[in-house]
Amino acid sequence: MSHQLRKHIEEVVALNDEEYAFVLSHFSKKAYRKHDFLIRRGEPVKYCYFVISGLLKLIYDDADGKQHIASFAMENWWESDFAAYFAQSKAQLSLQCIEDTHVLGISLENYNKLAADFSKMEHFFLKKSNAGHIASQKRILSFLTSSAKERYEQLLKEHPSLFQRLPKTLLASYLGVSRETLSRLSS
Amino acid sequence: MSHQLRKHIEEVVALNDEEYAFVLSHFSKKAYRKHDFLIRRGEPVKYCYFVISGLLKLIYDDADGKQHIASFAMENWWESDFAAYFAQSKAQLSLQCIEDTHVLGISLENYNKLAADFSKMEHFFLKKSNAGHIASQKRILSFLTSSAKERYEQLLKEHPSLFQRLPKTLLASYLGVSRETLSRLSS
DNA sequence: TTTAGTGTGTGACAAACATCACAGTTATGA
DNA sequence: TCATAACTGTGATGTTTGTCACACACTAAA
Repeated sequence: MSHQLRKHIEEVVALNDEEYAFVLSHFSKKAYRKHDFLIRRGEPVKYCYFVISGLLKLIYDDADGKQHIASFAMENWWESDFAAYFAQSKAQLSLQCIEDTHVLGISLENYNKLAADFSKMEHFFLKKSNAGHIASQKRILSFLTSSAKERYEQLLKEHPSLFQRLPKTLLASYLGVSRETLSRLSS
Repeated sequence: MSHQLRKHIEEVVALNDEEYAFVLSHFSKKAYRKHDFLIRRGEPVKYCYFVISGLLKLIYDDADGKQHIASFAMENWWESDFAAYFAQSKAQLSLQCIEDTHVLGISLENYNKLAADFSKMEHFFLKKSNAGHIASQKRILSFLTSSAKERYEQLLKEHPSLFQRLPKTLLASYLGVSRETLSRLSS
């Protein structure tokens, strides 16, 4: 259950029972149902979330009312509207459940405390942040260098499970093409 | 001169003279001329660079021989092929001078040492990494939500200096459109 | 069962963008 | 200074993708 966070952290730094209990005390556990919002555009962003189970979408609603998928978050992913979280400003993005979801949330105050009081965790956060940065750059490169069709095939190859778990509309929105175009790509 | 790094770090954490000298001892100073490569595709990535002066482009060469700009790096920016740097693998990207450039380079070994031995710097690196991650996500959103014209206007608004400093071919490549399309957008 | 909502494929057309070709200009180095 | 390369704009044309429209499941709730 919450072993999961421990296991996840221990991929980077080892923890004993006491240390893990200390870490865990900075998080609060929450459960949400399909369609619930964890973060809503325009509201303050209180938490950064570690996903224990379920599936989330991080979305941006544009001026025309269209919805764009900034990213998905599944088991063992960290997600938030990071810009608003770190700046303690209002959310520009929304975070919503695609499936029933369990998460551990950490407030910015606790994030900063934990990093300051326990250098192993500061180290862990740095590793995670660097990895996230690298993943984002990879996605940017895919927009620069690949056609919609190539991005589709790459996603199919790297995350085939998403194609069963998600409606095509959301995949299209993640890839940056219309639903109709995606449908034509798969044939 | 190398005050610049100190000033840059002190935007996040305060340093005394001794601490700064310690930090600086982990870097090596280098000068490059226009067209020189700091990182070449296929070769190991020894350093992460802090740009003191000049201008760099981080580029990806695709299979068709076309060049795509992953990012630019100007004064006070940190740049590398981070994926290859942290994994100590071969570069997939190249880093090349657009203008004569002075940098401070830090090896991964020194980066890790510095972070481990001096928690102020681990804190600094975490802040920088988070900021970089946020900037990347913003760029991803611009690809998802904006047309070429809108991306062009946004870049013009946020970094007008680049339009004097750079040939349009490179700007087009950064925005993900052809040179010709960019030219037609500006009219 | 009916009804409304959601998800999916496909045709017809329009808009955005890439590509190829060419010309004119400005840098740059021998 | 001259020769060459790099940079920029613009027309003609074709490809890719978006938009609108419609049809047909499939699901969930009354």
